[in-house]
Amino acid sequence: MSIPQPGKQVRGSKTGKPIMALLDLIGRTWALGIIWNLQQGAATFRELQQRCEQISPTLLNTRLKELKALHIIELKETGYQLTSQGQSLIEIIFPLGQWSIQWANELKEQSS
Amino acid sequence: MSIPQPGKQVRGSKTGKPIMALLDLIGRTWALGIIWNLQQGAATFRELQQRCEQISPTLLNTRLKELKALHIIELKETGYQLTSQGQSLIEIIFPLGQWSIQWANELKEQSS
DNA sequence: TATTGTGCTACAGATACTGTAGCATGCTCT
DNA sequence: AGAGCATGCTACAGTATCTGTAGCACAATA
Repeated sequence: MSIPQPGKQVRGSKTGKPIMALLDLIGRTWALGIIWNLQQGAATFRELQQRCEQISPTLLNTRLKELKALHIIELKETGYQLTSQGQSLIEIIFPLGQWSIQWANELKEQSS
Repeated sequence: MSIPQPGKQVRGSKTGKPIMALLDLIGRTWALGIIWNLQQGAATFRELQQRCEQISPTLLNTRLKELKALHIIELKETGYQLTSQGQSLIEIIFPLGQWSIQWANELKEQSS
C-alpha cells in the first residue's frame, strides 16, 4: 500500500485534498492506535509492540515507515516519538478519549 | 469482522476500554470517510456512494450497519444522517481538515 | 406496462494483516 | 574471546478484509 501523500491520489479519493490523504492514513489499521500509544512518551520498537498488545511486527514496521515518511513520528535515541506535527495532531485527537466514554454510557442506556 | 462495542474485546485490545473500541471503529477502511462525507447533510445510499468516490457497495453497507448499530448514524426518510452523537463526534474530528492543510504545507517545505 | 430510482446482496479476485520464527547488529559481563 | 541478551527489523504462509461487476426485489412514476 503506498504512502498517502497530500497532493497525490490516495485510497478513497483522486482529488489530492490533504484531508483525504490524512483520512486514508489514519484509517489504516493501527495507525491511530500507534499514535495514541505514543502519547505516553517515546518507546522502542519492542515497547510499542507491547503497548499495542496484538500488532504484528510486520505491520508495526510498515505503519512506522509511513508515519516517519509523513513526519508525524521520528526515531530518536530513546525510541520512536511524536514530532511537533505529531504532537499537534494528537491534541486534536485527544478529546476522543472523553467522547468515547460518554458514547459508551449512552450506548448502555439505549440498549437497556 | 464484529462490531467494536465498548466494554467488549475489540481488534487491538482486550481491555474493553471505550477509546479502544472507538479506535477500532474509526480505524476501519472508510469509516471516517463516510462520517466526514455526511457532514454535508443527509444522503441516500447511492448519493453516499458517489461522495465516497471509490467505495464498493458491499463495504459501504457493512460500515453503515456498524455505524447504525453504534448510534453514530441513522436512516431517516431523507437518507442516512448523523445522530446527535455522530454530530458531536464530527465536531471533534472537524479540526483535522485545518490541520491537514498545514501538514501538507509543511511537508512541501520539508521536502524542498 | 415499461422505466427509473431506491436499498442492498452475491461472489470471485485482489489486497492487507497476523503470527511465528529468526536474522543481523550492538551491547555487557564473565 | 565467548556467551548471553536486547535491539530494530524481515520472511513467509495462512487468514481476514476490501474491490468491482452484476444484478435482485421493491416502490414510485410515466
